[in-house]
Amino acid sequence: MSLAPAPRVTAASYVKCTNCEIRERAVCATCDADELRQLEEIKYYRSFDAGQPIMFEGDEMHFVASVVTGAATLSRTLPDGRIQMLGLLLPSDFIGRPGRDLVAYDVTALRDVTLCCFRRKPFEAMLARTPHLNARLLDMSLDELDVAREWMLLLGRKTAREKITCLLTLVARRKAALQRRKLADGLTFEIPMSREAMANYLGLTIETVSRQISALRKEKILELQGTRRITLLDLTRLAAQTGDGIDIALSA
Amino acid sequence: MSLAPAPRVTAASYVKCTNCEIRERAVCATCDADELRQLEEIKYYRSFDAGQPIMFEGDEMHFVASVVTGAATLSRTLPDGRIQMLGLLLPSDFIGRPGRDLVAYDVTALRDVTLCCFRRKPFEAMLARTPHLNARLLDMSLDELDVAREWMLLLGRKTAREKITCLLTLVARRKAALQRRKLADGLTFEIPMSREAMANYLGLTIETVSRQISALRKEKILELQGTRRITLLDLTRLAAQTGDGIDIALSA
DNA sequence: CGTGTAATTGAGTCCCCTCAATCGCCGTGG
DNA sequence: CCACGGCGATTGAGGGGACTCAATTACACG
Repeated sequence: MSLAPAPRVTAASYVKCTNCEIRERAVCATCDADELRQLEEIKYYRSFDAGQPIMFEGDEMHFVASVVTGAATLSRTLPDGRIQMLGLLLPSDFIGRPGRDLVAYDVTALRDVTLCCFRRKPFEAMLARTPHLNARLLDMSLDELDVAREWMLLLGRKTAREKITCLLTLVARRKAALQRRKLADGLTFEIPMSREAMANYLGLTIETVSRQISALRKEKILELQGTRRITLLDLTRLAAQTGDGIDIALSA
Repeated sequence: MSLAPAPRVTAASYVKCTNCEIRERAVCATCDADELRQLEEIKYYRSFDAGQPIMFEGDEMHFVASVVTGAATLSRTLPDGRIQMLGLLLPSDFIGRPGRDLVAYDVTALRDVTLCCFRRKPFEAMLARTPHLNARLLDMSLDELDVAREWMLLLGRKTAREKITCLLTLVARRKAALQRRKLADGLTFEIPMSREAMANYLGLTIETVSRQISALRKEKILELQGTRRITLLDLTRLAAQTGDGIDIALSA
């Protein structure tokens, strides 16, 4: 005898803002009850399967959105096919730019993803008359700017080894933060992206990513279970190779 | 008989906001008369000679500022000395992040520069009660974010040749925009930075920058007068090598 | 259990970096 | 006036790290 499958939230099912799991951190975080009511009127949910495109560069932008669950990527492609990932969009992150008609980057579902979409024009109108929303969006944008600049340093000046170890410590830190526990040896986690996505994120090729990971394994710094599941065996030696200085890499 | 030297605006001399040359584009662009009056009360001017540091990463941030004249750079340095430039700050650009106590990046005067500084705490207070200021800062931040992401693509995926030609077309475009004329062959301009600064901006070494410029000269794509002054002889062939597709490189 | 996609591994090449010497431009002082 | 020194830029030689191309291998999924 088996239990009935847990009900799954789909694109159709509607969640009240007050019950929303990203309520605390999304663009609506500082909105009051009345402002939430206004948002309720212009919002709708959409889901995308892993790997599916969400927006293409150059498309008309009909909505802006918050990521509710899952993960998406921001990227740009050169005419000859080279791809650079420009951002990783996780729950509570904001997609789209108010005041702009065309989409500036490709947005792709990295895993199954659910978006809380706001029709763009009404959202812009509300933004113009709602300081709370404006202030929150400013704060989020400045955070994104810091993240982008951090990544510029990595892309411009770090070696393949440094890039990989940076990414791994980043994911490990996020995992630890999510579980509210300290970063410690023996940490195991699932990497939320394929080797190709890692390569596009780090400005490397798939082969180089793979070789670096194999090398780290031979050096007993990490272990693989399958292809996505990673156990970090020696966090200290890992952090020592990020190029940032070990103290910085382990904190923050 | 010689003319008297033109009076030079120094750090001490005070300019009223209504007469300010960056009035139209700076953070104060959308402020009304009363708001300008409030800004007047918390602002002061500072000047820095070319090459001088303005802020160091980790310093306490006592003021935020707008660049009035000249140019500055935003950069970060790794423990072993590698430098990556993260932004170019030109007149009307904003420096500093409201709501943060510590400076996140090194800021350095690229040329002689004059800043319009606002004491941070009063500025933050004003930001909190002034939607105009908030909206303007949001818009500027989103622009910066786009610039940063464009640069991520360059740093992560472009070759040395592509990087150099991108920078040259960028400077040429800005020069043309400033002079309100179209981008055309025979364009001559002064590069606003040393080879070292170019290298740090592009994620290359000085030697590679120099070699690429020499190669472009041998290919009759450009000419040098001295070391800073450049004449672009064949804009089409230059733009063809940016990796962006020639149409994009020549427009925008 | 088979099949297709993702990941790994190998061989070879090339682009950019490193190290080092030289050049050119200026301001200074003899 | 020119020699000198300092700094930025150029050029050269050589090496290495990441890429390309290609062949397996491992894994996920039906």
